Amino acid sequence: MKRITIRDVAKEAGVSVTLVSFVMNAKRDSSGRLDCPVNPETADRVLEVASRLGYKRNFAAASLRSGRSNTIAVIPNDISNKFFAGISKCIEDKAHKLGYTVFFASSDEDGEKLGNIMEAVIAHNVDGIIVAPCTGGDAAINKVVDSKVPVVLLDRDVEGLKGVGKVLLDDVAAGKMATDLLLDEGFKKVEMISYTLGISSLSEREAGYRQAMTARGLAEKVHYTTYGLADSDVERIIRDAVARGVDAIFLPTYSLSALVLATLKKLGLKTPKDLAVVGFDESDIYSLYETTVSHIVQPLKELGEKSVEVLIDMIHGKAPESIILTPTLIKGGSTQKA
Amino acid sequence: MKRITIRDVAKEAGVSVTLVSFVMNAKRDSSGRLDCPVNPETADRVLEVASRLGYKRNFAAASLRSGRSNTIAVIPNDISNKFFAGISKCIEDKAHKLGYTVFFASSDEDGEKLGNIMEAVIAHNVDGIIVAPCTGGDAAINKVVDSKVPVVLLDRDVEGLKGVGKVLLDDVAAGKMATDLLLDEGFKKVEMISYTLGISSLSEREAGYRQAMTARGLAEKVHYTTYGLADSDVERIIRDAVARGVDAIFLPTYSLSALVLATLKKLGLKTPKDLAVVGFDESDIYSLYETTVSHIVQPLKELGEKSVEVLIDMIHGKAPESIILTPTLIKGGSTQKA
DNA sequence: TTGAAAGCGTTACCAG
DNA sequence: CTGGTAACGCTTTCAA
Repeated sequence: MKRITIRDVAKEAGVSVTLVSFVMNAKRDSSGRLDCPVNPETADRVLEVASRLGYKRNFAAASLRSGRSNTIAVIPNDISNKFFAGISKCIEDKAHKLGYTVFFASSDEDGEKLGNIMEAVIAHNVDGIIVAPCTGGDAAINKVVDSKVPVVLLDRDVEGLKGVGKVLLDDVAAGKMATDLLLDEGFKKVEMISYTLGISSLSEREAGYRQAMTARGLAEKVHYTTYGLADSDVERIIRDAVARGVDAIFLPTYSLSALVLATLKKLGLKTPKDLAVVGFDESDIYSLYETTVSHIVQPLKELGEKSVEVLIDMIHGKAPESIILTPTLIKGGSTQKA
Repeated sequence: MKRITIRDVAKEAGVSVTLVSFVMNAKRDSSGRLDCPVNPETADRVLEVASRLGYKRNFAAASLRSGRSNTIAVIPNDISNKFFAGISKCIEDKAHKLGYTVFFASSDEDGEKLGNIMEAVIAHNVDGIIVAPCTGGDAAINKVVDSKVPVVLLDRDVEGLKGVGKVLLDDVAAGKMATDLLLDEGFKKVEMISYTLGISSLSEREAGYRQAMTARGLAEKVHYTTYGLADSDVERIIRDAVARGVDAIFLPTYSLSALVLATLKKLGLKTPKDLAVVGFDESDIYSLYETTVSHIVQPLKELGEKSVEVLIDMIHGKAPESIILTPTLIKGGSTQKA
């Protein structure tokens, strides 16, 4: 069961390997014609022989020779994360449509691991990388950018990084939107819980919250907890907040939202009566919770597709683009003033 | 910024390319010694030069020459699916630990697309494939198996497929467990909703349900709906079931569980009072729903890790193994008889 | 429109 | 232990 090579096809079709290579790489133009400097009849014969013999291109060989691979790498922090799971699919679909294969690998919010992965994917000759940066990963990203491999930052920005594409959410607007919803409903003591992760998306959502509060002359208060260790912190924060008569709380990530809802339930507290809540990202829990929960939705499909578009444009030599997309607010019962 | 090759390293270190290749491929044994037929001092020098020059192996070249790629492909139906998102991470971690890179691509429950993806990953010289088969994908899988690429079936079995590894859940036990819980609690009219997907996991969960029912001489009833179009069906089914005095219902997938819980909420029905429920897979919603929800949990970590182990053993020439893992039952309020 | 031939960077083989 | 050299299968000049 030897593998069929371009040479086998050439021999069988009675043409040179060059011709076969041309034909196999030719894209069909709009009229369905093969667009390559080959006699159409010859081309048809080659195509027929190739499919009869079951020829499959060997990407390793093509990649070695051409330096390209038609493969892009996507490096989220955590594939199992809800936001990235959704976006990955959009990225994959779009990339396939454009003739690219996608590689996934997660950094687990670990800068060093991100570095290793970056090296690995570059060794695999990927044509470009879509990455959600994590704290401590700047050096790794810089190295890649320096080595001229196109990079698109997704979801999280890195200050002062030149030459990279960016596809981000307008996180300040998201924070403002969420906070304004609460304030418009008449809640006054609005606080926020965030992670100490040091990533742009979180700090900008916080900035949005602060802007909205100060715009109405209200006092801001943000609680911080550590990613992965938030459980006990959050319970303490919620207890304390309710005791201090806090009206409402804004959660800038899905995991915090889920955690807070669970904590409220555990403590026997009701939203919005005891504490109004605005959550982040989409999830079944927002519609299934006792009262439905207001939340900010990111345009996953656009985020995914745009990041692929920007990256592939860069691969084709275009200048890196920066795209900021707008979030949507879904109103639920958790912000309804009695 | 030319790329450093093995040849550059060889020249700089004053040795042959062969030596460099040996050193770069040598694994460190337990005592940290490089295990290869090279003088340790020479090896150290090569290592030093390689890192000083910033040498990175070119995988395309290695793969072309050796036929191996140290890469495996994972093909779930849907990366964004909760079950697979979780399992993907485990697979990735384990594979990395064993020195393999992982490729993801989803089949979207579409046999034809599965075929295309299979071809694509094979063209990329992957050493093996972990796949969750979907209806209509048997032909594609068979072709791969015939071409001697190791394949492990994950989560779903395909009857009569020889020469593949398998890592599955004991789905019959899962169905039985769920049903027995309901019956033990005293529910009698227990029904089930399933998809018309024709995949083994669902039909076995159904078999488990039927066995548990017949074992106690009770009448079985299974409703079917179509994947992706279940919303209206489910509402009708639930309305009808409650009208007929059905006690309890078993949902064999997460998506059905979420849908039924949403429907109950929408119809103003309470679990377990109006209808007891056992769901499937893990999710925040089970703990956040008004009453917590009983559900079957799959051992994600083991499923992921075992599938990698079995696959890599096959890559190393071992015979395909079949592993069946046992689910766990988490009891919640949704099955508590008043 | 066609073909010959030169590599891409590695690993495998064989000889010393 | 070490080194030369031939592939691997493809793309890409360049020339016909």
